[in-house]
Amino acid sequence: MTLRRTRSPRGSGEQLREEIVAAAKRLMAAAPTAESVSIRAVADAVGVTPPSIYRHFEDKQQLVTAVVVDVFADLDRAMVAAGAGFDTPLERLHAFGRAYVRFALDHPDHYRLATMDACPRPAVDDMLAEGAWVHFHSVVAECVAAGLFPGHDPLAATLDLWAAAHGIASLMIVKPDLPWGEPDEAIDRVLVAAAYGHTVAPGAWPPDPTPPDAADS
Amino acid sequence: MTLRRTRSPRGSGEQLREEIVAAAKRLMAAAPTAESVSIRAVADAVGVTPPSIYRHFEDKQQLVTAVVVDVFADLDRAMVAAGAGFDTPLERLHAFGRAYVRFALDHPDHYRLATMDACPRPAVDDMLAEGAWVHFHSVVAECVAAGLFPGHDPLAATLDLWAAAHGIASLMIVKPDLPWGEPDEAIDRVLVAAAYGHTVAPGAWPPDPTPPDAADS
DNA sequence: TGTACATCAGTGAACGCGCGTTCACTGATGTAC
DNA sequence: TGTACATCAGTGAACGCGCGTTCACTGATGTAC
Repeated sequence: MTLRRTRSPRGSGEQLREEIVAAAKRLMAAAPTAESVSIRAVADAVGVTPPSIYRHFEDKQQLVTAVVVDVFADLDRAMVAAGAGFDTPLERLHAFGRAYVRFALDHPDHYRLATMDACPRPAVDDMLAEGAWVHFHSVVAECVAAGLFPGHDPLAATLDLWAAAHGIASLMIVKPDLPWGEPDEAIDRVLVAAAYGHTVAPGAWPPDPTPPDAADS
Repeated sequence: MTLRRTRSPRGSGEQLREEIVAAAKRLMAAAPTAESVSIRAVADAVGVTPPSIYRHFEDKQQLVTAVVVDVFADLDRAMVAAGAGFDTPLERLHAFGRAYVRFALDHPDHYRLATMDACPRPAVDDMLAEGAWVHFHSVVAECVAAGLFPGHDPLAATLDLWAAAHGIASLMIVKPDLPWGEPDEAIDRVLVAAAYGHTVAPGAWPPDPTPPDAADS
């Protein structure tokens, strides 16, 4: 496996950088943790010696961050592709949600890296400017604009629905032996419940169990 | 800090075991990962040399597992305490959910260890027999029995609602810089939406956007 | 009550390992003249 | 067209470190006689 690659010509240092990120991403798809993928292993997979990595990344953290950015881009592509062709915002929202969880289950170690590991991560501001967040937020905003989630703020609703998708995705990854039954059914139950749960205004449910005229103070 | 403890008398080897678990738990409350807490650090915190740990635990995994079991017991105690005094199952469910997320936010590293780390974990069967799961499941079952979640299976609904609580808890821990606003409000929004979302039978929502008499096949 | 002894909780020193990172270097590549 | 040279992508060897774990041991404790 220690194939020596041919040296890049003068201007094209960027090429090795991309190969390094790709190799790291590949290795992290089969690793329990970002930490457990070593610089040496990445170098070996690319066919290069460890110090070469440092020509392209200041340290290991930067490499990991580059991989995380790449993973979020994959996730965004999967979501956008799944949402294409649906006419109503609610259908697109569900398609996004399913694609999100599906991506997580199909690439559990990438998903874990990007959303669960205590690892170097892109800044939140960068994240909020990323495709995945932007697309998810805008479809939720469409639902709000269409009057589907009365009384809800688009930003807050986006966080809520993301939390629901993340909850089912991460729990299924971390505890795969729980009695999930058919995964797609469990996913749909959670996503539909989260969306339907937003069709009632915050605070309007549950009804106060104490009837107003039964005040005993 | 390397205080030497006095040696335990003959029969009481168990005492050191408990001290080791307590020290490991304490150290892991301030560590990004179970891995990052070393046997040496635990031994030092207890005031003992590293090999002593191996008299009580076969290896590091067993020690970590013991800590996780302890953390789940803490979580259960917090939930049960929060649920006491509420009369209706729905109120108890909400109290449990809030206590669950509160515990996670109050002890983020313990919560991460128990539910997010790729670390040695108690078997699922043990988990399903644990207090936290049993209590959560039984209050959901009460809600189902009371007709609050029509068409829902108690086991499936428990998983769904757990996923919702886990989603908001873990996302707030991992991405604390997101625009959460008031944490308690975000928590309540997600938990209420998840519960309200279960007041509709699975499959009954959203209504089919194609009217039944418009079939064009 | 006094002594010899078995027990076993805890020690001290070391093992082999893989890690991230640094450093001075090499040698193919492209350019200047 | 030919040669000298600067550039810089990638190398080879080593650094210091902290880790989990093992091993033969020590010496206080409790018991048997």
